[in-house]
Amino acid sequence: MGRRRQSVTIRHVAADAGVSLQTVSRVINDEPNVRPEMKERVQASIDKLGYVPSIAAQRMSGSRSYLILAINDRDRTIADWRGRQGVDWVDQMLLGGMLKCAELGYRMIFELVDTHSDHVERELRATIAALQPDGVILTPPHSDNPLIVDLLHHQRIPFARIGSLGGEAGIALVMDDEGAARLATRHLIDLGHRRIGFIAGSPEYSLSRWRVDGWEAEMREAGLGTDGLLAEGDFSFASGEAAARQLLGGTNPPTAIIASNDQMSLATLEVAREKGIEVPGQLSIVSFDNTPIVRFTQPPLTAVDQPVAETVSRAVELIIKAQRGGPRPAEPTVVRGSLVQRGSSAPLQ
Amino acid sequence: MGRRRQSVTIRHVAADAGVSLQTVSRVINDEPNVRPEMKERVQASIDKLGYVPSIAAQRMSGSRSYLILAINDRDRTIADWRGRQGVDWVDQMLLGGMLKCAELGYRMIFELVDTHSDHVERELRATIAALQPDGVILTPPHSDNPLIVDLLHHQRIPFARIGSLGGEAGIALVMDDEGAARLATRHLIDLGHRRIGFIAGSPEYSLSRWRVDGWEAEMREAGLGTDGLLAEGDFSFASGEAAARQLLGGTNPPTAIIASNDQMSLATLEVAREKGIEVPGQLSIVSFDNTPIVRFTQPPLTAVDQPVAETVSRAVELIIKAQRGGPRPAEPTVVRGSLVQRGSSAPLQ
DNA sequence: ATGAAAGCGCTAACAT
DNA sequence: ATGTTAGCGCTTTCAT
Repeated sequence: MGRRRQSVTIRHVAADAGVSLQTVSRVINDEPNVRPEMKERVQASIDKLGYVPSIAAQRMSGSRSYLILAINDRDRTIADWRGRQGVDWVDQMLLGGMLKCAELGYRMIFELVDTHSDHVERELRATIAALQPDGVILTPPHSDNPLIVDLLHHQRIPFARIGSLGGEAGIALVMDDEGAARLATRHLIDLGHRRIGFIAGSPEYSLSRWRVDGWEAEMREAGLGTDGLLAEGDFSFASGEAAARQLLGGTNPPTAIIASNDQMSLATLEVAREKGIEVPGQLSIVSFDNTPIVRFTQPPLTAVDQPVAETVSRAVELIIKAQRGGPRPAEPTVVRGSLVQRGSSAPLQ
Repeated sequence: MGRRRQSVTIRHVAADAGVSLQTVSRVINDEPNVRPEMKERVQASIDKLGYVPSIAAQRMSGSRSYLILAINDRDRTIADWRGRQGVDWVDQMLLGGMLKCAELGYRMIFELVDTHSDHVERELRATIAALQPDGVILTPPHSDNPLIVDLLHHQRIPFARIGSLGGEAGIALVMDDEGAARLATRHLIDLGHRRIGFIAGSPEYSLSRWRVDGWEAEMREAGLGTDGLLAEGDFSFASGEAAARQLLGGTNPPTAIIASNDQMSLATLEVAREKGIEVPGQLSIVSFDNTPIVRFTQPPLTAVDQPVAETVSRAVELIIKAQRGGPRPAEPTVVRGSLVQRGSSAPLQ
């Protein structure tokens, strides 16, 4: 394949408008010290010639790349894609991130990085060196990976940590997992439930703990006990199955169960069916995530919706603000989720 | 934010290894004319210093960018994301594309482009100018958009046209829609059905026609008529509803219906429920796409699986081959889908 | 307010 | 087989 050069460069525009390269550059970047009439003339040439600056060249000369890098855990993401269970986390990320980026003149690039590998650092360093992004968005469990956080911090690249509260580095954003868990718990209490079980997610994710905290707090405040009502899963269907069996197998089983994601809720539903326990007649189920499938189960699942798109959108805004010299927000940004009521939760009979 | 320069450049490596820049460049790009011992020495320095070439700089000097751009229709994609119906086309694209790219040392960038806009050309031209991708992957309906195809052709950028057969430009790949439709039709004929209805997709997509063709051909070969058995939809739930009502409202309704995507199959299922028609007892339904939700409907839907991941993966391979000077395949690449049998299709009673 | 010159990190073309 | 030179398109200095 032959050399493929930029067809219209800043040079063509400068010549066409009869000004220097600098002036064109100033117009492109909306910098001061250009007379309005000059600016107009240059803009006219740009439009006429259909000129678009080359990101590569801009980056080369040390300016912005207008690229925001979003990274997800490789194994987990690929497993979700292969599993085809309708997990649309990536889609919602892209929805929120790409649209906001486009709005602000940026571009979002989505990448997979292996959290567990010994060479996370090298892998990420290579991606950054290659792409030179202006900012990075971290999702769980990357958000809490000290190797990644330190690397970004030292390279002085603005970055967002979604689902993380900790530390002095990076911009923290959370989806109010504790509040959402309280919401779900309160919903069940309001329906008359007293023994409300909880299936926790993988301890590798901070948000797993927060969800448990919310449930415990709401139960405590309602004067309800939680002994024997907590089971630990890891977000997988299999782990949800085991947890549900544990909770429903006791002598005094819960009348409602909150599971920390949809897969584990599905598993709970399945275990209930197996045991001949009617949902929601004898057991209410509330799920987390609200992925597409929860509308198609029998009954459809009441679920806490995770505002992934909005959170990523906010992350983009904050990163770009930070990159432009704005101050790092002192407090984590909290984006609240909502409870979507469907057929799987009902009054205690 | 301060100037962020590459920390380790080719210059550092050259100095460390005591060779010229060129030699390092040759090693990076695996070019000939480097003695093995030299190569080893340079590689050692690269590893030691953790050097990674800057894509921006590589691109600037006219070489590859190692970027493959995949574009989807903006409106449709955003509608799918917002609708949260579990359409995982994008996920499957990323699965196939990103993994293959990574395997070959490339990176896939996913973008949205508005097919219907008057300025598709400008929009795409801008993206290409900014990113300088080594290749582009087009999906329907972009694959048949002459503005886009001509632009890419003239810019001499290798590109794949997924879901398109036409023209002398670009690398065509299809998922054998006709064959898949025949498969579905044959399946129903084998179950004893004689009156098999078909709900077509939007005529804007070539594949809609091919699916109809496959159904018609298989029906004809079995000596079965198709009069009054074809209804046109546009892939939306609403259009599927209308089409199903049309097909099931006649005096001699079909005993089986093939719908051109999952949304329209869902609609058909709904219309059947409304009318008190049992599925699969009185009506068999076969769907297209096999997105996650079809496993959760009652009954689960028999569906033709679209091998999106594999097709995109092949597209990446072919583009990279073309970019390296390989010949353009004369024939369209055909990736075959398969029929996944579930509860919505049963023998005619 | 505008322009000229220097250089970003890399590779193609041309030496040797 | 290796090195030298001249850019790629743009943005920074630093003039004017």
